[in-house]
Amino acid sequence: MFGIGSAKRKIDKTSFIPVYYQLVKILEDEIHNGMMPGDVLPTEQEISTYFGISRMTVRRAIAELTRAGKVYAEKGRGTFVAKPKLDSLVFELGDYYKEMKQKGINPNSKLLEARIVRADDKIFQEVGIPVGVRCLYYRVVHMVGNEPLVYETKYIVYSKKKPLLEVELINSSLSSLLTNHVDPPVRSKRVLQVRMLSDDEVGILKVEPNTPAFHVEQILYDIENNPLAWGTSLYRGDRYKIVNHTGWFGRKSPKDGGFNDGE
Amino acid sequence: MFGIGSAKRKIDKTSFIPVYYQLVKILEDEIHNGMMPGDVLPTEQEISTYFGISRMTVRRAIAELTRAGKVYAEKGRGTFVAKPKLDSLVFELGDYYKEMKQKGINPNSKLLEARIVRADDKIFQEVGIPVGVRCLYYRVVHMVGNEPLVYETKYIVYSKKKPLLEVELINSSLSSLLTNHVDPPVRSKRVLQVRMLSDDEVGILKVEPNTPAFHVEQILYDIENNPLAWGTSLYRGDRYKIVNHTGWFGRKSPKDGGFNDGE
DNA sequence: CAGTGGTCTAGACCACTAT
DNA sequence: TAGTGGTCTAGACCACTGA
Repeated sequence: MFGIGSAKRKIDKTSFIPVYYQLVKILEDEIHNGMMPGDVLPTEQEISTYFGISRMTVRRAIAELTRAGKVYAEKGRGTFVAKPKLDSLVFELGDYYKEMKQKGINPNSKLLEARIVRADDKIFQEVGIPVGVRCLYYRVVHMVGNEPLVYETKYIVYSKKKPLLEVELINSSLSSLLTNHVDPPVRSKRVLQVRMLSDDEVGILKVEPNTPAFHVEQILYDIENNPLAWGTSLYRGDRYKIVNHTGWFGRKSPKDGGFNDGE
Repeated sequence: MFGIGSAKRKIDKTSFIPVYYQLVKILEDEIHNGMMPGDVLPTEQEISTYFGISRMTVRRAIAELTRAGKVYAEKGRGTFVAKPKLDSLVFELGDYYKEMKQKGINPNSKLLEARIVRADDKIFQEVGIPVGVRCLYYRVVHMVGNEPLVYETKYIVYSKKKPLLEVELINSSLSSLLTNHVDPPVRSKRVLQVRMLSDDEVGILKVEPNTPAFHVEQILYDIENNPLAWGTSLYRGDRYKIVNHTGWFGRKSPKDGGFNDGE
């Protein structure tokens, strides 16, 4: 029923690996090695009887492949091999600390300033925090060794909860700082832009003048759509790039996306 | 069994809307309106008998919610409401034409140059196309009205297929230009960086000197991992930003990601 | 131990497609 | 009309959790 590599692989029903998952891997192999986009897969009935498993289990395997974008099904016609979607570009970016931990780099961060301020008109215009509301305002710079990489400025709407520790401010994302608030954040808006650094920022990040940077802005909202926090992060443009892989991969599949340092 | 809004909603088995989907919507409502992260859902058995449907159907609904990140299940314990993941940032970016069509903008593009070249040492170093291989080289600028927004430079490994039309070069992504090749692309690598524009680029995009830009590089590979094409796109930094929403949304959920123009 | 989610089965009916 | 995928059922056994 299958092409070249068909006879080799069977399903082991006594294995601790679920049957549907074994089937996913078998079908992936067939797709990547013997088939072309547009080719039709065997019908669910055929696969079911061929491997001696139930049709529902076959459907589960095919559902996984569908979600992964490897195949698509058409009612009344059949299931077909999909073209790899090479134009959809998904850049994934966690918070700074997660990124560094993923790379096994030990970051080294400094709290430059932290104080209570009252929201002014500018903040209201930009974020929607009403004028006069008390906010915790702080600035952090993240370094690897002696090299500053990221500079962050954040506002958190003040609440009477237990005070935040310096170590929390330094190595926690805005949303994790806020999860214990009375009204925790449930929605986040982020904007990625590119811009030139100001003179102050050039000094803090210790870069040449006229260095561009990634500017990531985040606003967190509670369930009532009230803004709870506002942060901006500046990533040195000379040291950061975002890499993304899509498509089919033979044996090993590169991880998707991620914010990678310049090297 | 459910909280506030429980009694109101029943499942209509005669509806043309699948039962599992009706259940997804009911559970979503419960989660968003009456529950908090960490709360436990009724067991699959309870939901199954409560609505008079099979457990497999309940499981399908819960599987959808799990994939959407709204709940998570723990074997032997139960199913719980998840915290919205506010730190995972996914920037989505299609090709230029898709982006424009999504916005209903009629783009207006010019082919600046198109000719056959031979890969030189620099291209080999950067992309891996062997020195001497014949490539189609072309440059395009995309405008809205009279304003240039994107400038693209592309190399496609030459093949004996039917020649590409100018209109194809202008409004097709690299991967769609290549899908009919003998060995179509199955893998794509993209890198997003920020950099300053060169003098040439400043002239082409008609921006002020010292304007930063998004620099997106794409390399397409065939199944044998041979590079098939190489493109770089420059998006004006003063006109582009990438917006991303995550979390829970009450009635209407903003679309994820997207490359939006500066306004 | 009882209760939970995870997997799997062997049917069934349906809407849709192609001939 | 025959064949396809889409949905749904009413069971079953398992591994795991927590009391």
